[in-house]
Parts: sequence; C-alpha cells; structure tokens
Amino acid sequence: MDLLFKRLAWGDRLAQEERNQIVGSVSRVQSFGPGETIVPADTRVDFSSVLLKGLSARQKVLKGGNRQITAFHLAGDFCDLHTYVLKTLPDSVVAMSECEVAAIPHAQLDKIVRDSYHLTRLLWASTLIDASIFRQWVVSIGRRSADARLAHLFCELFLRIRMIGLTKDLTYPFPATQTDLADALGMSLVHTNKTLAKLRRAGLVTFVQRTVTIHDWDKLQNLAEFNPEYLHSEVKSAISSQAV
Amino acid sequence: MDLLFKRLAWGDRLAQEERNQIVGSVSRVQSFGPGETIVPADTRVDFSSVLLKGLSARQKVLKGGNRQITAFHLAGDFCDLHTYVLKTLPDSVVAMSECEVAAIPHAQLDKIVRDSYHLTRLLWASTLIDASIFRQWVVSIGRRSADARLAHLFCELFLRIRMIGLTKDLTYPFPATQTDLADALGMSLVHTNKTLAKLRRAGLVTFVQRTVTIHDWDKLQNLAEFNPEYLHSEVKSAISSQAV
DNA sequence: CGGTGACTTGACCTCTGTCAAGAGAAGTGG
DNA sequence: CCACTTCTCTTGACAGAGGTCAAGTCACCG
Repeated sequence: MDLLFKRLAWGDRLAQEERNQIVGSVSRVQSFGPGETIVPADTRVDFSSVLLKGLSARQKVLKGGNRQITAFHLAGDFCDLHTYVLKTLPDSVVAMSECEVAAIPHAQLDKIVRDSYHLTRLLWASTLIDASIFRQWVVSIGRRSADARLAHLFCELFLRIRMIGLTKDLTYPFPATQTDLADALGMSLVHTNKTLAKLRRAGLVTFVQRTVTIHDWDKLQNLAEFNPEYLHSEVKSAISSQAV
Repeated sequence: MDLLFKRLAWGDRLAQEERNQIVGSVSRVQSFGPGETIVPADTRVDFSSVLLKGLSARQKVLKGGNRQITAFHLAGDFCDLHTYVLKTLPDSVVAMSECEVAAIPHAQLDKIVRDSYHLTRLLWASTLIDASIFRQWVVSIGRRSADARLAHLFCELFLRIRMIGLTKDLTYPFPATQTDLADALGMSLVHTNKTLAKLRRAGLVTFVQRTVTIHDWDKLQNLAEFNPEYLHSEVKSAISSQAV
C-alpha cells in the first residue's frame, strides 16, 4: 500500500488521516497468476483495483488475434480508476506476473471524493498522468523507429520503477516476455527480438530473465529522444548522476 | 458554449446554475487561424482552453521533424483541461482551422471543483474519455492496417461530430489536410493519399474539400472493427438506422 | 501570371512482418 | 531419472506493407 501512497502523493505528503481513509476503503485483496484476467473488458464493475505487487497490463485483442497492450501497471498503480467514473472499461487488465491486487469499492471512492478535495485532485492527477503516458505511446508507436521505440519504453519503465524504489542502480525487474513487449510496441515478436539484440550489441541495454539493465543511459535516452517531462514525476532530477 | 455543455453533460442534464457557473468562469475568448499555436508545450499556464468553434489538434514534433498528432479537439472539447491539475502539458495544441477558444482560469476551475461534486465528476469524466480515445489510437496505430486505421478514425470522428450536431446525414466537416491525417495515423502522406483513394474506390468513404462523406457505414465499421463503446457516449444507439 | 500549398501518381527501396526451424530451460508424469 | 511437452528466445530466408523521392496537376491568391 505504501507504493500507492508514493505514487499518489506525487511530491506532496499524504496526511496520516488520508492514508487511513484509503487503507480503510479496501474491501479485499486478491492474487492473480500470470495470464489471468484482473478486470474483464466491457463489464460493469463496482470497484477499482490497485496493484500492490507485480506487473499487469491493459490490452485489447483484435479479431485477427492481434493484441495491443495499451499500458503497463506497476505496483502502486490503479489499474482501472476510471471505471469509478465511467463504469466500464473497453479493454481488459491482465496479470503479467504474480500479482496482488486490492479492490476499492466505488462507493468508498465516492466518499473520498465528496470528502476530500485534496485526494480528489491526486486521484484525478493519477489518471491524467496515465493519459499523458498514452499520448507518449501514440508518439512512439506512430513515429519512432523500432530501436527508438524500445529504448523509449525502457527509459520510461526505468523512471517509473525507480519512483517506486524497485530499481537497483540501472537494473530493474520487468516480468514480461518478448511477446508482451512486442505487443506493447506494436511490433512483431521476431523484429522485437532482433532489435533487442541490436541494442544489446550496441551496449545500450539488455533484457534477459525478466530483468532490464541499462548500460548506457545517455545513449539510450538520446536514441529514444526521451524527455521525462511527460511522466510528471517531481523526482525526475539527477538521473544521469545516478546513471553514471 | 452550448457544445461544451452538450459534451460535458454526457447524458445527464446540466442545471442552469451549473451552466451559469461555467459561463461565468470564462475570462476571455480568442481566435486562432490555421497553424497557430493555441497552447504551447512545456509552458506553465494558469487557465484551460475550451474550443468553441473549429478543429484543433494536440501534437508533438520529434527531432527529425516528424510530427505525431495525438488528439483532435472538436468544438465543445477542452483542449487542455489537464493543465488545471498538472500545470504543464508536454505537447502543444495547434489550430487546424479557424478556431475560437474560451479561456477558463484555473482559479475558477478550482472554485468549481471545490463547490460542485457533480461538475467535478463531469470534468474528470471528460478527461477520462479523452484517455480512452488515446488508448484506442494506440491500438489503431499499433495493430491496424492502413485502411483499417483510416476507417477507424473516420468512424470515430463521425460519432464525435454527430454528438455535437455537426453531421448532416453521413457527411461531416473535417477541416484538416491529408498531411494532418497522416500525422495523426502515424503514416506517410503518400501512403495516406493512396489508402484514401483505395477507400474511395471501394465506395466506403470520401474525404474531399475538408469534408468526409461515409458511403457505406456498415462496411466501414466492419473494416475498422469499430466499437463505439470506448467513446462512452450514451448517444451511441441507433447508428445504423441513421446510417441506412 | 508567377507562387504557394494541397493533392496525385509512379518508381523504387527498406523496414518490418511472416514463415519456419531449432535451441534451451523448465515443468510434468511415468 | 528420463522422455516429453511447452514456453521463450533466437536466427535465417523471404515477402510485402508502407516509406521516400520525384514530378506533375490543380486551385487559390496576391
């Protein structure tokens, strides 16, 4: 739950009272294995899910069987806060790794929103940051080359995972397969694999055994034209100092 | 302003009082010509803009000069409501056509949010619907073929423009160039042009003189695998009846 | 009437997708 | 403990969708 607070607080501090209010709202905690659906598409739900542990993704499958992942959720992220407002979500949330998920009933969220201007703003902000990431993905998929696309995602994940304190130097866990990666980047598995090999040979980054290691942050960032602004994390300072 | 209400209300009715509160918040109305920047990127602003008339787009330009449009804003849409919460936006908003834009100071929005639970929810919802559209674009750009991508966008625009009452049968104004279209779809101008010709020859849709005419809604929707769910418009009923 | 911006079209090329096959690693059941 | 399946990753060969270049046509406008 601390991770949720870390993400939500977003620079700010959360009062103990506010934390309690959120913790008290959780109706249950559930586990999901890799591949299991956490929130099905097009189904009315009356609670929203917070990922406490693991990696999940939002995805959409087309008729031809093509899959597109539209977002990755890290520990501390709301998977589907928007269902609180919109009631259904048109894509489904699936677990990539072993996941632990807390459910917060919409009725509870409603109470929070009615009571606390501050928390409302923070919740709203978290959905807006998500949206900002979506737009960045549109840019990546629409206009970046395969290498830059991969590089960009690795940069983004590094910062997001660092925010929740799960990086170790320039290494971080990313429990997804190359197939997942391909489906997130709008590329084929084969080409993803070859591009990965290229980045590895170039000494920029490696992704093996569900772990990403960045070997040259500056080059990677440069290739990706990565500008962390869109993540709206106040913690974005001093990346390269840590990177060196 | 009525268009804003139509979009915001979203099924619901807005009380006269609520309308007044919004109208009273507008600090000024400004005009922009095609190509002019309405909201610059990475700049702190203290007001949000509502498009009253015209078409605008949110875009990002990469170093190589490649441009990616991440969203189209129609009359009645907030262009940058998220700056109210996040303060800056990492991409810029530019006018595609002659545009009229109302500015609402963040201080006023703040007042609205503090006072009205109902309006807060509606404002929040509007940003979430935007996000839903972004995700759909990710899917389109990532996994749909060129024809399906174009078809999908034309379907989306048809519904969105119909919501604000600017369609006439299956025809609607879309004051953008093929270059804009290409940059929104993550395709090259040339290929967009050829794909457009293909759809025209197939009798699905034409886009000439800034006007889109759908000739065969069912085929178009089918090609696009278009499911209007993601627009979260309660007005989505009975499309094909009008389409026939 | 020259100039500019939008749209077309053809030729050519390359990035990326598809198909296929194989190598490890890991788990399963006899 | 060892076949056997399954999943993931890897590589090569080939094909095709879509990008790039180039040139030409309109329409509009000062």
